Amino acid sequence: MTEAPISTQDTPQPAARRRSPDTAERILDAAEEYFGRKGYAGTTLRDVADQVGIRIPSLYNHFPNKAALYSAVLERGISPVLALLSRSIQGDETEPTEAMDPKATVRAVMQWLALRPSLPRLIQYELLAGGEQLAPLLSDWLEPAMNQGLAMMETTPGVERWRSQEIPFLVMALFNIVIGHFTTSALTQSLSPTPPLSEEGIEAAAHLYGQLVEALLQDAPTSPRPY
Amino acid sequence: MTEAPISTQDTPQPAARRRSPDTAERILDAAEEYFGRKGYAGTTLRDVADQVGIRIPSLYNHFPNKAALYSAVLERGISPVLALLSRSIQGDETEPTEAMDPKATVRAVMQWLALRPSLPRLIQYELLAGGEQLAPLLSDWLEPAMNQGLAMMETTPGVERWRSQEIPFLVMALFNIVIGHFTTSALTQSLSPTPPLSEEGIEAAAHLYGQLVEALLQDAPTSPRPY
Amino acid sequence: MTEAPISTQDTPQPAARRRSPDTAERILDAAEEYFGRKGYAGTTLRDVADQVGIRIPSLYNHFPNKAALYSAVLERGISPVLALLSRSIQGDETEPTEAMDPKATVRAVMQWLALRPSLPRLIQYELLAGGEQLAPLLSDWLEPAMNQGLAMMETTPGVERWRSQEIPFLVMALFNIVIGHFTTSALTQSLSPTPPLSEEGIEAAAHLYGQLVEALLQDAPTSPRPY
Amino acid sequence: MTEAPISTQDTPQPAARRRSPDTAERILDAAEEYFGRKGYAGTTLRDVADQVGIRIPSLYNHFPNKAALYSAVLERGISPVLALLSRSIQGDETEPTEAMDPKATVRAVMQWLALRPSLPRLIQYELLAGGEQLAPLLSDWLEPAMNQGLAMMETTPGVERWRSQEIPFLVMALFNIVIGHFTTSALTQSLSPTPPLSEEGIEAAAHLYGQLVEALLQDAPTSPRPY
DNA sequence: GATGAATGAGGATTCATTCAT
DNA sequence: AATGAATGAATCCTCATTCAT
Repeated sequence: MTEAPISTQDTPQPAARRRSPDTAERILDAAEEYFGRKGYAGTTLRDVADQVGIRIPSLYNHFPNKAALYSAVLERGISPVLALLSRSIQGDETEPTEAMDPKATVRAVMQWLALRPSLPRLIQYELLAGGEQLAPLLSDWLEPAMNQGLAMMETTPGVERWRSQEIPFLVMALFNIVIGHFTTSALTQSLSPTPPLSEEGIEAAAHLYGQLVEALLQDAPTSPRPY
Repeated sequence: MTEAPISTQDTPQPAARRRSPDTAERILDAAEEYFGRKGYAGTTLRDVADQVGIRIPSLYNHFPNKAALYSAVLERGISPVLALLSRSIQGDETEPTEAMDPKATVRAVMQWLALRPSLPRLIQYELLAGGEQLAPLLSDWLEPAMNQGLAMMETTPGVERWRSQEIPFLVMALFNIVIGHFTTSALTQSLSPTPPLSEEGIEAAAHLYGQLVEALLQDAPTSPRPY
Repeated sequence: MTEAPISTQDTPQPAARRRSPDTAERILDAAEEYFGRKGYAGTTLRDVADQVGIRIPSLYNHFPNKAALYSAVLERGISPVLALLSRSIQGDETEPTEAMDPKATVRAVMQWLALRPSLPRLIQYELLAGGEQLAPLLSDWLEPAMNQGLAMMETTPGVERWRSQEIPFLVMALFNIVIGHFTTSALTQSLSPTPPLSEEGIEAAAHLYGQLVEALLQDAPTSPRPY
Repeated sequence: MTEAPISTQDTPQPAARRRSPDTAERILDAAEEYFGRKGYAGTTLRDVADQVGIRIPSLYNHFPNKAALYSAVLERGISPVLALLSRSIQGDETEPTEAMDPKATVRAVMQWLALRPSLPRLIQYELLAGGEQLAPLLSDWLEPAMNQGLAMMETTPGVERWRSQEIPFLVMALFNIVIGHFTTSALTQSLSPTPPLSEEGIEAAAHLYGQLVEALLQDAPTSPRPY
């Protein structure tokens, strides 16, 4: 694209010459990295502007303020994951009735998150901050997913293993395992021979967590319920 | 102050100040709450001082600076958990050879964390920040624990289920489940009929996570390893 | 319109832009309102541009900078009043020797100002700022007016009432009464049963201030001059 | 303490040693000058801090923000004038029934304002800004004053000269004359041989405006009322 | 031990202005 | 003529820290 020195190139090619192919997008990239790395309070607009290579006031040509930039980052980051989850759970349009495969979902999500390592951290920070920005984004998905999960579990042999009240905790546990795999990588680093964020580490973890989910859906253990 | 050793102290005697049995401790309490709620960058010394009911400069009579206060909070908060874990894993001094009961450990830790809800959040924030303050505290414990866990697993029927490289991931998964139970409570709140931080919620979750651990230590599933 | 008599003009023809018969004029209108309402420092180019419905840089197509815009507003606003005053004082060209009628002048000015309520405020702001922009505009008029006024007074029965040094103060007092009627309307509002800016209020005030001028030109009071 | 070994000087005299006799007061002085000279929007905290000789953040040790500083300036500046007016109108406690002397009041107010030339400008700016800060301060005084003025006028020979609805306009006219004397001094400067803010100018103006008030209270002119 | 006051450094945001399109 | 984007300079304000009392 950028080459082809032969053609006389009379087209003005204004797009290619633009100082910034898309400044707003580059700002979002930089902000995602910083918000994910340092959190909202720990990120300064100077950090972001420097990373983009522009001056601070220029940020305001694209986002009205820091909070709006943060929201935009959150939304842009989370939407694809939710879409991924929705697809995994509800099945593709082509074969919508196909039962979802939890292991495949876990693997898909982890592989996606591995490509955007700031994202799990962003989510974790957001949850620590109260998750008020997250809730509206998730509400569109989480509740239906939860219901669908519940429905599915009720038609599965292992269903009698868990009480329905336990399902939310199970879902959140899985959520925490996956998100936590990325956010605690600093710690895992020193424990695991396999780097947790390496391709191999992701692969191994995805397999492991998948097995874990599978195990959870199997027959109940013998221990009685004390409560 | 330091002088006048003769007089029997007829000076008014700082009555107003005596209200605080230990100002440093109250500062730590306030700081733990704020650091846990807002993170290091999101917490101001004004927040802490206001919470304690003193002026900001007074903080410097007890801690040299914000970073040191943070470290102190972290240490004070984490030490008991580590002690708890050590005890659970290595057994009590009274009966040190007793094999550890993972379910009991999970329950004990969760019950302890439930009493100090800022703590899991503090840990999560710290991990997101890189965990550099946490590493030295954990290194004293995590590695031995890991080794002991490894040793234990090797003598357990379910051991052949996991590869030794997977153990760190499993340990971290459990860690994330437990910590995450508290840090994602905002989200769980809207999903679970049982409030996750209520006594009942803690109890149910502890039971659930214990079962989960138990399941992990049982016979392997049939799925082959793809890698 | 004046161009392209040949082609039938299928090009979109800047319809959207034609809405403004004279953008510069609309800018002046908006700026007069804002400068009068908030003063020079309190008015931003964004205020003006928003009011006009254009973007800020477009302002620079019509005025070189904020200061020039302000000067233009001031000049455009004040010129008619000066013309009005000139006419009132020097008499119309048709009957130039006719003696001026102070009451009529006051009334005329007030009625004119009532139509442009930003103007008195603009003048007041400008005076507070030092009046440096105002001075050159007024110098063409004020001094001759003052002289003419002086001359007139000397041929008037009440003249011996005031010393010539007092005349400037008297003139300024009248000026302040008239301008102040508009700038203090916020305050008068709560005192007067008649809204000061209503047609009725203007009428009543003009009458009142006219009487006042008349009274000033009548026989002197008996009180001696102490200085 | 460590010094002055001779004098008995048992009072610790800490006040005299303070770096600043009263920083808050000096800030108010500087702010009054600047707010009066440039208005609220035109005054920067740097202006004020520089004038005081401190750094900007130090301002915040005494006033929570710019708006509060402004309010404090306004209140401190206006209170004495109101007190002065109250005393003039209601009479001294020693002889409260004594009828007020408008000329004396005008003179007293003008002499007071001459000592604080920022004050009339401050008031004028505030009125232009809407007078929202002024209203509560004046409401305690203006209305009773107005009523008292009304009452007084009704017992005065000249009363039949003005309608009661005209009184507010008359009061405001007098107000504008006095305030305007100071705020339009820039303009008067070039007209009057006597500098309007000089002691002589104040004296002359006070006399003049007093006479004016007196004239207003005398017999009506012959001109009929047209409305 | 406690605090009022002061401050360097910085943080988000605004503003007037410029320039390429 | 209009404007999106960029920016130097400033503005208000906060923060952690110091110091004299």
